[in-house]
Amino acid sequence: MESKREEKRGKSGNFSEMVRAPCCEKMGLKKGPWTAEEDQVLVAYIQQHGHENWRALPKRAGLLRCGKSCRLRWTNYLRPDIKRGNFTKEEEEAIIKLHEMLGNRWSAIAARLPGRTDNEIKNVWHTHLKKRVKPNQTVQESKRRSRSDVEATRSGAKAIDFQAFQAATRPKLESPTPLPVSLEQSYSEISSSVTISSNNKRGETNSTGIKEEVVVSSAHQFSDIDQNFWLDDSFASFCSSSNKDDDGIDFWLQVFMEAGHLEELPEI
DNA sequence: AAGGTTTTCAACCGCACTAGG
DNA sequence: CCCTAGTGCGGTTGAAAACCT
Repeated sequence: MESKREEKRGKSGNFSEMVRAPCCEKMGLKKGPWTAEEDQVLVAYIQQHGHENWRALPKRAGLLRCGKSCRLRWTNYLRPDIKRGNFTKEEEEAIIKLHEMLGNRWSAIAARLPGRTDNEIKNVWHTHLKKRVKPNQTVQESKRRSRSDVEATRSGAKAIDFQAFQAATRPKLESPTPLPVSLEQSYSEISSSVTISSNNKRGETNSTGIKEEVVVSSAHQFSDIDQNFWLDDSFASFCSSSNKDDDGIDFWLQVFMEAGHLEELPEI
């Protein structure tokens, strides 16, 4: 059956007008649901050779799929670390809270829910959780930075007002902060504490779920952070670093605030 | 049981970014 | 600096399943 999508594509099917033809448009490449055989081939190939080059993978593996399709199938379904089955109440609560903080940044939310994919989370949000959210939260959501804003920040196009940030943080910095550690160590400890706490979800996790664990665990780690982190340009570097800012700074600001290092969220 | 409607979720599309030539 | 390929992400679609009348 010729879908509306095909129809739509047909209308704009003048490839010279397009940046690049959709990868699956190429002759002979299969689309649609994956068969068990295809799954097997893909899994076997990746287990043996890895997936350094998605573009080349299907040809090498002998699959009549485009690389993009293979990547999607692997990341959303075949990856061994994917947790199948229904979302727990804790996971749902965590998604709601993370969505409150991060907006529609599904990959960032997924990064904090081990074993869950962005696609899965997105689906759960649209099918179940969206309905639960209070109306005023949708307003908040619309105010949240769009992806392009985040990307712009990441690429340096939109500068962060760190003076404002530091002004907001200073009152909290008067208290003595012992045990200076290197900044880089601090970063990694924060990150790993998040990962570990998320991975080690205990049975008694309460309704606030993962986020709370993250905050508690991060707050614990913060006591070891060099005080200069809060005062000099280190935090600025932290936020604007393309590697460290993949998930956006909103999350960290929230974490810092809840850890008691910020009175309120600064205007950034 | 049959049909219509709604929900779910895997998969696709296209945009945006980065890296490398 | 520009161009292209490769990749990641969020939005959207539509077939299948579930539910309702």
